[in-house]
Amino acid sequence: MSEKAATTEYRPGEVEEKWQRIWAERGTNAFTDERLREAKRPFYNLMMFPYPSAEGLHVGNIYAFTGADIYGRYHRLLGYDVFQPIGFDAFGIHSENYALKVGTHPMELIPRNIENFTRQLKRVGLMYDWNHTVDTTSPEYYRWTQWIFLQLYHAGLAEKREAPVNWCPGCMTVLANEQVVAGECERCGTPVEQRYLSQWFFKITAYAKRLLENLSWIDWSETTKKAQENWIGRSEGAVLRFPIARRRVAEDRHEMAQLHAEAPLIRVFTTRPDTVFGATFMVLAPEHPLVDVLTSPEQRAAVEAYRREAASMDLVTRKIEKEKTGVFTGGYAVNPATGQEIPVWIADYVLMEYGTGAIMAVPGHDERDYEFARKFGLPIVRVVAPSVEEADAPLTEAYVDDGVLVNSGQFTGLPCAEGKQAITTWLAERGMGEFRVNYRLHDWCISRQRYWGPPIPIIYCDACGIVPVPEEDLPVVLPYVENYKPDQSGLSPLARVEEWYRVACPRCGGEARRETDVSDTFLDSAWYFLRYPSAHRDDVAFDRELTEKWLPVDSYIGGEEHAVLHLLYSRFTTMVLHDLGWLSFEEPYTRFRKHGLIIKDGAKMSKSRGNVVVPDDYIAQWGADAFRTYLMFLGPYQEGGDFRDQGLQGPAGFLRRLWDTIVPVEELGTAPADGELERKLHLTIKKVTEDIAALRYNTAIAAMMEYLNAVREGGRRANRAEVEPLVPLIAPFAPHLAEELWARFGHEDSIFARPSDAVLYQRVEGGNWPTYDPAKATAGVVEFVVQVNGKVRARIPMTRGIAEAEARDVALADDNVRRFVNGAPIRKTVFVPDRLINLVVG
RNA sequence: GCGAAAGUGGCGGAAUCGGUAGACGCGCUGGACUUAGGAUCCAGUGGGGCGACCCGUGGGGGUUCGAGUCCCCCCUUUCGCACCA
Repeated sequence: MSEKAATTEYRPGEVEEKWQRIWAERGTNAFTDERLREAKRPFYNLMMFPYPSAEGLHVGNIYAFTGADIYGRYHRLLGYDVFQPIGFDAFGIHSENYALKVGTHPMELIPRNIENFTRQLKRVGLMYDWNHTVDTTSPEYYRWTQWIFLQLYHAGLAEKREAPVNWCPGCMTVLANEQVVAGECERCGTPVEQRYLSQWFFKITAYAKRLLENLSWIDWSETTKKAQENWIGRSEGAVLRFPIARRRVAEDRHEMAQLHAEAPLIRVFTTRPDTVFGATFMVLAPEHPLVDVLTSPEQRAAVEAYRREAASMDLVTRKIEKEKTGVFTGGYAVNPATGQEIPVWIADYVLMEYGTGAIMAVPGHDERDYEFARKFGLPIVRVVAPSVEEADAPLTEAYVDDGVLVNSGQFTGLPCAEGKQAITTWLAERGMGEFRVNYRLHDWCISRQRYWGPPIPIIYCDACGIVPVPEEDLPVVLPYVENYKPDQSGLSPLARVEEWYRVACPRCGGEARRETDVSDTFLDSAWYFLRYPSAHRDDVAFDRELTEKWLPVDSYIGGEEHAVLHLLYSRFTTMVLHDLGWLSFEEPYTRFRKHGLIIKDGAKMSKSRGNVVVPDDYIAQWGADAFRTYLMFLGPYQEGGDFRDQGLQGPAGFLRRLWDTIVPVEELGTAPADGELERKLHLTIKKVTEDIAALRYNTAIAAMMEYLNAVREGGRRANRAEVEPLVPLIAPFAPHLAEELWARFGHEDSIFARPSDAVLYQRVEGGNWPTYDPAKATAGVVEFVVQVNGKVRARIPMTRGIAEAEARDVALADDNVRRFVNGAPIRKTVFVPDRLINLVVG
């Protein structure tokens, strides 16, 4: 392997080029399928696969990948068989819009982008198994994405129904909520409308409870778990029934109940059933199906106008509208607790998609209802007070705090919490309600009226209705369509390709049409980690045996921006596949850690600011090793950091000094490490080991710098035994440099391979990672801090393990200590072994 | 509004079972080597003071022998969710 004459000068570009070539030639990081099957200590190191944009790899991608790569390489050095795949998440509106903008078909654009990404990723020196990549846009992949759709369909978890969407008349497309800014399309500024379209949904809400409960035991970043918890949004309360009133006066309450026995009911969800006595009106979402039943002839025109207005408004603006609006339907309902008739209104602050789409309004104890009641002059009644004595204290705002029930019949005097139980039980006995847990989570709409995605494998037959594409007919190949621009129709561009969508019904052979919507990109990424080990299989989505061996994923690292959608959808998909018998586990990722975000010079990176870091330039100038090490050094990995051009010099200089210290290896001293330096070496190994395991890369690097500074202090020459262990320690960060130094030490194999020859340090079983000796990491002499009344007055070296009495004598012998004690009696001594002694005097 | 996290030198950031605040790096200062160097090497670097020392972790209280760390109140910033009944 000795290339030309070994130079003594560190040239990162040459070293990196050399080792990247060797890794590729030897297949250092790649698995054959056979080796995947035989691996003894499997470790699946996953990172979120990128969307291959035309701009190329962003520094944020590199930051994310490097941090994950270090974790993988570290495990490799510990002797694990580390499977570290990568792929490309290339379907989706993002790609499609860009393709439209530049006028190149995505089927041409995407392969180019992938090629460019691959080149860049290799240049960074990431330890990928290029033998097991996936590309979500290849038919070999999305064939199985469609297969997964069919599994959900057959399980009754995929369903077609109408739902409102944001529609931009300018772009002629459906927009995600995030793409609507202040009621306008973020791209063209056209006011966005609401449309109703028939769409496919996955019933993720059926899994809400499990998705929430499993959060208690999976090992994930706390913030990510919290985000999912909030997103799922569990709330406990009751569903109550309010009968619709007929407009006539009842003789008494019993007759009233009788009268309404068969009348339709308005169901409401509430977390405050204890306040039902204070429900003085009701509000339905404008789209609520009972609005027609309730509306009186006099109010019909106003109601219709309001409903039209609400429908024309986009979904986002409607939700941020602060001023309350609404109209009276003219109809009444009966409060099941008081028996009183209360008016029913419609207002857009009640959302059809949450709860039952209707609420009981308790203006005394809900801020929104209070505001509404004030605006429209509706009655406000107090049913909760700090104490019974304050039952009739006037309300100048909604009283939302806890308290005791007042003006609530037989429940008056009960604390709120007890009132909830008692009132719900009471209403339940009368058939007017029940306890209910409600979730904020909505079903997952997977339909996209666009071109660039996997066609949903469904066929519509006039005779048979909805017919799933038989599995043996997969994939339903996305046809090459010259004009894939969306249009006014609200249909996918595929709906214009008649020769594609006209098919024979698989069931009856009659005329039928394909579903022309494609599926959401999040479906592509909901299962990709299952595909990697089985990437070469064309007969199954994932091989059962390989999946059992390698999954669930041991370590998953990715951005917090996917905390809810991607991570929740992939958990859901895994759970469903588990329930259908395809997988033995129900949670896909054993451990998930989010990484932080990189900013530049204290500000977010953006094209408009012109402060985007183009990684290629930096790598060309400093080398991938220095770039990687700097990225990991500039802040805590899980929090991110501030990229500053000048900062690169620190880690770059460190790597060069490491090289200069070791090369040429023939000139290294042969004395064993000893004394203070040996102690420091063992401490450094300990710290780096612990820090990498906890993703504290910045402090791991600092510890190595500190150690190298100690080795070189005052221009000192190093001994081999002092620096050889540093090579595996730096290897996860600067793998090329480490390989080169390792080779120059005379080792034949890659440093990441199983150990095959001797080293001058103790290492872990099966790998080249050094171990430390706790005994050697401890010094015989420690610097004691001596305080008088809590203030540091001296620092005195003392023998490790020194007893309190002895330490006190040593302390009192110190001039400065004596000066502050000043002959006063010692009232108390605080003694922290091997660290500190505090003399309290006076 | 709700939820989460965080406020430490000129800068990025270390140190939280309460126990030497400012590791490591950038920048800066001085020196060495150099024709030169924004290269490299060595040393120094929180503020104040000649000094012994004093003051310092967003602000104000508190607990303690001792608080960046724990408790209470307030301010600021970032991120996520946002009329969720």
